[in-house]
Amino acid sequence: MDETILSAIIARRIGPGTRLGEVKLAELFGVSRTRIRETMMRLAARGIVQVSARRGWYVVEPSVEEAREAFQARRIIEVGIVQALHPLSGTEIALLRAHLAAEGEAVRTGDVCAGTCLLGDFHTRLAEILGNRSLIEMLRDLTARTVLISMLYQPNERAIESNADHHAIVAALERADMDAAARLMAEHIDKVEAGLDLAAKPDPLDSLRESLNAQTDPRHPLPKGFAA
Amino acid sequence: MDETILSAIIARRIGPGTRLGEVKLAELFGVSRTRIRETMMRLAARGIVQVSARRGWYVVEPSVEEAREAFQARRIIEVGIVQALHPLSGTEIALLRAHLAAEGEAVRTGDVCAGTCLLGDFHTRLAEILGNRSLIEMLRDLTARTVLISMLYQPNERAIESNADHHAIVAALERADMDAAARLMAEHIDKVEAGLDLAAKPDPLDSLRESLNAQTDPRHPLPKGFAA
DNA sequence: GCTAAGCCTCTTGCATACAACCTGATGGGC
DNA sequence: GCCCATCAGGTTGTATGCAAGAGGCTTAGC
Repeated sequence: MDETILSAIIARRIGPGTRLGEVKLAELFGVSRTRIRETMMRLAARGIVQVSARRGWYVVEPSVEEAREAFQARRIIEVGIVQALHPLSGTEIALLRAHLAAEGEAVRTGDVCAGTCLLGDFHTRLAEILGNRSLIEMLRDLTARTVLISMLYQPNERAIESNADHHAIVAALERADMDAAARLMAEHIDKVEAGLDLAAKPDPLDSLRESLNAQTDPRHPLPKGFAA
Repeated sequence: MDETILSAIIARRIGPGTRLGEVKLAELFGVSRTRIRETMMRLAARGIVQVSARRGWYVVEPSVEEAREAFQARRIIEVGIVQALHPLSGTEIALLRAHLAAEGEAVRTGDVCAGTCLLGDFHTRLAEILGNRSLIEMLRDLTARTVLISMLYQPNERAIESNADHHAIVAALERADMDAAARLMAEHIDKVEAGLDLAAKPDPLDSLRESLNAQTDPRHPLPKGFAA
């Protein structure tokens, strides 16, 4: 169940701020609320959902600050992974190449679900090749958060560019040029982050709030708690 | 409750393999099993405990393989954090110095609980200075796992050495020599990992298993599932 | 027309009850 | 004496029930 929901998020089928009602999910999965709650607890521990007391469970809506932190974390971890990688075997290169092909296919055909899944999975693949389960899990959660961030702040898709970046990274790995691969990875993540509009509003309310704050003057104070 | 249990682990008051009975914990915390289970679910998602079907919850006993992975993850993340750090302000240096003093005090007085807590927290402090909550959480979980690992595989305490290493790292940070700090951090983590006896058995059974496997011959096959 | 108070519904928070199962003990058969 | 089947105790797995609270709607007051 956890993975079903997580996959749905990574595939952009569930967006940030989506309400996940216990009863509805229980019916959907054909189980009782108890098990749904357990799933939600686990997902909450992983930073995927959060609970609003007696209101419901919601997919997290990362703030601009959290978005920056997530990208910083990914940058640190993924560059570290590439640096820690030994020269790849032929099998491993072949696996990555196959993945890149699938990515390219999904991107070309405009299959958004498969596309974001595969683009995200690419990064997990590297952790898998390193064989570090701790890092794999961290990266999977960070990927989910990154997808949510892009749904909030990314004005336009950059799937093609990402796929190209991935190709460049794999090429460097194939040359066993780990330093270049690490540099390309850092640039790739920076590029994705730069492609976001982190000045944008995370939800419609924020722009409203902003406009109202802009015209705030002493004669027309905002209601208490409005900007909180 | 989650934090209470986690703290107890980090302070070495609960060891690897400890059974955490739902009923007992429920009485201890004065709540029903439901809430205990929720806590366990969250801790399980963080890789701190695991459930053995209808037998109970147990604090994880990282295998040698998992131990290596945990240290690799820490190395990658913590070196990355130091590299990402901006030159530290006076306040931040003062904070770290105060922390080092507390560490030294605990180590000298032989206060194991406070000692491991503080030695572990040092690393979290750096993540806090970087201000990245994702990394802070990851590091906290990794620290807990590392403590468990050292309880399984560390023949002798190296608290004094660790404290000295921390001093050296802070000195480098004070000089704003981030590269040196990163190098020292890598060496520090490697040293701690090297101080482990990763050839040792994680539990008494393993040595037994090993001895038995050693003398296995076709005439005296081991019972089915014995080495599984 | 507008505000505000009170109610009503919906949802989670938490506890409890029962079912399923694992483990260790006991007793019968060989 | 040894082994295996059976049973009892204890523990988790899952569902359900009730209470508390948040939000929205209605309605009375101005």
